[in-house]
Amino acid sequence: MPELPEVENVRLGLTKLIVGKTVAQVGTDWEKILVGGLALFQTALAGATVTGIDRRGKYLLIRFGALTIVSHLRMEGKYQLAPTVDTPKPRFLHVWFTFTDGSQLRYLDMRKFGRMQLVTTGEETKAVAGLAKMGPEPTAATFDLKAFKAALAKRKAPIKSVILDQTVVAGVGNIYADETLWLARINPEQPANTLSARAVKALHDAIIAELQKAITLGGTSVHSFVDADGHRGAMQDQLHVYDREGTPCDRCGTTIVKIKVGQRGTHYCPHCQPKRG
DNA sequence: AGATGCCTGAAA
DNA sequence: TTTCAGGCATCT
Repeated sequence: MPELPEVENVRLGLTKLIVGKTVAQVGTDWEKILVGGLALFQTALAGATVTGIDRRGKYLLIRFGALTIVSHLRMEGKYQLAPTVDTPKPRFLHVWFTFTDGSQLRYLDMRKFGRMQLVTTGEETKAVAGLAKMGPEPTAATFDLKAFKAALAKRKAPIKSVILDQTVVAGVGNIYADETLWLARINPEQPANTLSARAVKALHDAIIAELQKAITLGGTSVHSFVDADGHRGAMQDQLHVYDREGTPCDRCGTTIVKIKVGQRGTHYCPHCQPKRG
């Protein structure tokens, strides 16, 4: 699914498209996506107006005043706005919000992994465990180097697995994990608690810079990601290792290899990212 | 800490 | 036919 930069671009698109619209009807053909069931959403949201869209980590927070939909796209979730309810239905359409102006917000999800949970605004962390435990946003203002260093010191798991842990830092997924480790010249299998202070700082700085760059470029579209406006990102042209096994490293020419780390496909340069004692 | 389930489609 | 896929919750 989308990682933080992609979710942020979805947020920006949705903000332009649906803020100010009022819900008339909610529908679904796969009720499991709506935590608590369709009736809850229908009852609570009929007549509610979208007041804004926020984001925390990879979660979207769709605001309806005192109510919020906490939406996670997981691997394949997408939003799009149809001008009318009669606009031809796309494949994988599973949830729809019809607005009083006749337009319709549609949620598509090929794998049906995504979830939406209705919560009282301000009580998101009480209701959603993933939000309660969420680590800092990866910005210079919020992602503290000392705290990151302390978190890594406690973990002997491979560094890649640790930066994928959303309680350590919010928003890093498989693509940006591989990319930031390449940028910081760290082997993905190196135990987190064995990184030098210099390596931790390089990784910290790379996470901040890379996610910001990806947001600016509209995100990465390697599988099917498009934002709520249907736009692809441009970040996929800036990737150095992800999905590039068998091609030469941009820094040294060594062939990029792909391995498994913590059950996830992992790409790195054996020369630039050697295992260190 | 590490594996498994959730789902479906594309590619090997 | 099997494997793999941008993620997370929920088990061992």
